[in-house]
Amino acid sequence: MSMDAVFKALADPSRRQLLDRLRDRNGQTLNELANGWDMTRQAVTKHLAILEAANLVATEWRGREKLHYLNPVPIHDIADRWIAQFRRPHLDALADLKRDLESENGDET
Amino acid sequence: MSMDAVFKALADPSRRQLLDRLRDRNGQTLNELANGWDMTRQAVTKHLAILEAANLVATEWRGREKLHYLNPVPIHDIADRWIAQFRRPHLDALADLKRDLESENGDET
DNA sequence: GAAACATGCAACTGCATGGTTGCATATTGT
DNA sequence: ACAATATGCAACCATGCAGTTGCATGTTTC
Repeated sequence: MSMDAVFKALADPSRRQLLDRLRDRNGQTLNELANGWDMTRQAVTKHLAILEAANLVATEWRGREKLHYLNPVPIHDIADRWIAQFRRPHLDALADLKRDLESENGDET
Repeated sequence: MSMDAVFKALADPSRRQLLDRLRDRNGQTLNELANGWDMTRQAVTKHLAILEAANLVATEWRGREKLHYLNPVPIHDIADRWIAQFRRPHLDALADLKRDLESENGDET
């Protein structure tokens, strides 16, 4: 499961907003999700396809309607595998290194 | 501080790898960071500029060398403010809704 | 069966962006 | 002072991608 696809999918604000909408109410149809935008239904379809390819959204057909469900797993995967790594180098480290540099340079030149 | 800039910055695999390198060893120069790629130094400069604009990297000049420091704060911001929201609709919710649908449709059509 | 409804598919457009090349600038070292 | 080193800046190119328009397909309803 490509983590790159998830990052790229999350890079677009419209797509993040789509996920927000699904978080508010899960299982919405295309038409429901396409309402209240300044973009066409087809554009929303494309965004949803990208979210689906990234496994962030699952779909289910009910008759002629396509229902969309939020899948938070990839987001948690990112949080767990990727973000956790950046917890190690503590904020202090940045301050420390900057302080080291300043004393190395000498402020009073 | 635009969260969109952070998402967009993280969307590129090269930039994520740059952050990884800085996580391994903080305070590297441009030349150090530009080594071992199949892209030019100038390309790396551009990536670093984007990371810096997103506040993911802080820079410090030491003479003619530019040192780069990882700033994990925006990543934690994303984790805290954005990802936490997607913890509410539990994984069960997806399964539940799918089950509801199936019983609604009737499997035997 | 025909009209209305929900969605899909394909071609095209414009703009953002990743990457390159070439040259300029500033700092270090001899 | 001069050569080498480290980086910046600008122009340019190619590709990706968000968005549109137009039409096709499948499903419900009367």
